[in-house]
Amino acid sequence: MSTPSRKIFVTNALPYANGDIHLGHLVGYVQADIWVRFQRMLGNEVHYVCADDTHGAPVMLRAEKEGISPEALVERVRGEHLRDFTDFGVAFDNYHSTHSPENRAYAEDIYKKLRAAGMIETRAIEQYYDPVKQMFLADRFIKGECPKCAAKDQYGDSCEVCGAAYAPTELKNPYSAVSGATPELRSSEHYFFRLSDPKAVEFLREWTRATNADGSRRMPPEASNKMREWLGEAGENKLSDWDISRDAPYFGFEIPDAPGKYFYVWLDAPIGYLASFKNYADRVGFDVADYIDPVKAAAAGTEMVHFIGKDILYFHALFWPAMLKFADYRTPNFLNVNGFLTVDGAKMSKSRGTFITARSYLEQKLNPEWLRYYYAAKLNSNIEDLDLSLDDFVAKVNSDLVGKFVNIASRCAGFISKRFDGKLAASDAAALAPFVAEETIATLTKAFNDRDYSSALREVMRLADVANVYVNDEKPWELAKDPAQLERLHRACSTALNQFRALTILLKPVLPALAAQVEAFFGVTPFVWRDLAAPLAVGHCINPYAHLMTRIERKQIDALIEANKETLVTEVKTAEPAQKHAQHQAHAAQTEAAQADEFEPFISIDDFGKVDLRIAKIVAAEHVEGAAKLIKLLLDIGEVVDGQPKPRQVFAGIKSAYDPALLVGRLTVMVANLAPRKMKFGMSEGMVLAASDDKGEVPGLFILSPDSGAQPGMRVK
RNA sequence: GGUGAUGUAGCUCAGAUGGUUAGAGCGAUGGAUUCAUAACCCAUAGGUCGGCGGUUCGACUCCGCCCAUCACCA
Repeated sequence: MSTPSRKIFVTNALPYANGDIHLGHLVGYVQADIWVRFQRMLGNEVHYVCADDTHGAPVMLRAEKEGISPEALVERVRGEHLRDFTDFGVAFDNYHSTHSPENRAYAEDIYKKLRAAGMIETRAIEQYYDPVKQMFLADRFIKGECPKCAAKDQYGDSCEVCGAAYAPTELKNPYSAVSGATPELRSSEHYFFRLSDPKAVEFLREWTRATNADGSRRMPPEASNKMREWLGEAGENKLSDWDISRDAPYFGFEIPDAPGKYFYVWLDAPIGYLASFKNYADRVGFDVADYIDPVKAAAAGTEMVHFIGKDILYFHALFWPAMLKFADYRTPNFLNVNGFLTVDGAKMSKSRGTFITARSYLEQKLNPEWLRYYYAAKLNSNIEDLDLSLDDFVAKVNSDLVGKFVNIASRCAGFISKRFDGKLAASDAAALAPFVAEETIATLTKAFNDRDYSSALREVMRLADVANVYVNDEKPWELAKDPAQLERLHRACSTALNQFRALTILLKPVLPALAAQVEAFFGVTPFVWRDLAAPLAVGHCINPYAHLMTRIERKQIDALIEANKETLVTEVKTAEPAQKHAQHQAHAAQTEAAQADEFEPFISIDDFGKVDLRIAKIVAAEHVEGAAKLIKLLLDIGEVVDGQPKPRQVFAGIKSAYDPALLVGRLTVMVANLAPRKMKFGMSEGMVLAASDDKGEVPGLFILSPDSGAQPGMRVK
């Protein structure tokens, strides 16, 4: 190979040590693993590491709940995560932990260098404090009524009902989600990374736009667009300083010279890449400076590549490079960003059983390489969500892998074994040509290198079709009947097996276990990319063929879904607040599950009394132009202004279930003292009560009706 | 509300810088075959390329507006 070999340090986003690996996580890990395996087959030197992200309040609280130390918890979870990755063929060189001496050393070093560079500043901030639990509360641990729409039990950062964003101090009737106590405001000294410093802003503006020395991009175009949005135009300063400290009690690293102050989990999480790498290098025996010192790395020509999910782009494209830059470390060469996973076009859902854990997939005896292939067949370098369409999954794997690919060996190997003592003849050069054509190999090499796996696999499957047509044209089963055609039979089957061998080499980054079986079948050393250039030697002896892969049956998938269905969420919602980490979609899935499955906590009769429910008569109902879900209602609740009846105007989201014409004249129940809310189409002065199944299993929407005799304006209680 | 992405055959997706009859795989239908853990091969049917308008000799491809879905932000 003429090009000098690359030296690449590759990382995957660190999964958080609180929760199982699921099929959504695996998209990014499979994507990175395929890339790493491909680079190695090319002869490049790759160091591929990951770790568990262990710090923060959620881990601390979960450990407390389980009655074990946080250290014990994170060590156990780390083992589970590593086992899941390993079983899916994701082969890290090292799987470390952010709760490690190496990570502490790097975190302190980076912090001290940032401080020396004038990038750290302290200031007091007011924050809610839980007097029972004796801890400061993160936004997600404070709940209360939304200041905008008065919805109950909303988190401290935003309202899930009206979408409003606010500070936790703006919540009405706040309470601690940890203890239930009413929090009190207390002042505390916090440490900030001065991201708003013009130096940092200037650096990031340049860094996110520029390319590497070789002209390659640092991130996908969609990501740099997003950066431009976050950074604003030159002169604008849209970045604010980043709060990197948390008060005790906190599971993490204490900040040097600042007793009782800890590094925020997100400060030391990406540093965990370096820590895992260092831990590995020390074990193997090489110097990490060639990869992480800016001068030495440039001299050695090493690369650093991160694979992350789109939910954590902000941290990796802004905080992380800025931290590294101002602490005098090398910055990343490339951020690969993957989208979320949807299942049958919808968000993963615990109640629907599509929140599928890696472990349950394996327990159902599903082949991990089926999933690796399916993901690869749909992955490209864009930040697009990937849909796991279950029917498509079954069809694609069965058709491509079993019907086309494995079938080639299956239909030819027997002839070679039985008729020719397992020895191969010379191949038909013309038939093998498409598989070894320089142009084809160059195209496929580029596609894999650019992480455009979907187009690579399309090409591989096209070649598999070519091989099947070749066998069909040669008709070995007919040749076998004619002793005069023995030589031709030998050549045809040898050719097809060499075609199959080429396909296996091309698929090996995606299907390493299957490739290993094929290597054993051929009795050869592990395939590398340059093996594509030459077929197996004449006289090479193959082993008896054993079937390489079975088909998926739809009922196996159904069993998997069934196994992942949760009819009741046993964990208390607040015990595991969503934390945006490498836990793709954990948040959405959790709130979805919680909404669907949980009853609200008890309230007092006084609380209930605050809700003014009234019998209302629908005096008018009409569609709202431009609104997909709304019907505009005029509701008579007996109110009179200046001697005239004054009905309330209410926008109700019931268009999908009711025809306005049929609503007029009906009696129903409305909340009369809901704060009026301005909507795009006008003021809404109340709310009509309707029932629906939050889980979405039972369709429909049902407004309430009183028994006959009730009059508009009557109080409901 | 703002920003961005997406919307192409029943399904999952391709379609550089605009150019003759819009592609693949799966599925469907018909045929052929039996070497292959019903796999493979051949053929056929299926799309006004989300909608409306514009630029152009010509647009799936460029521009504007609208609709839907998704994400991020305030």
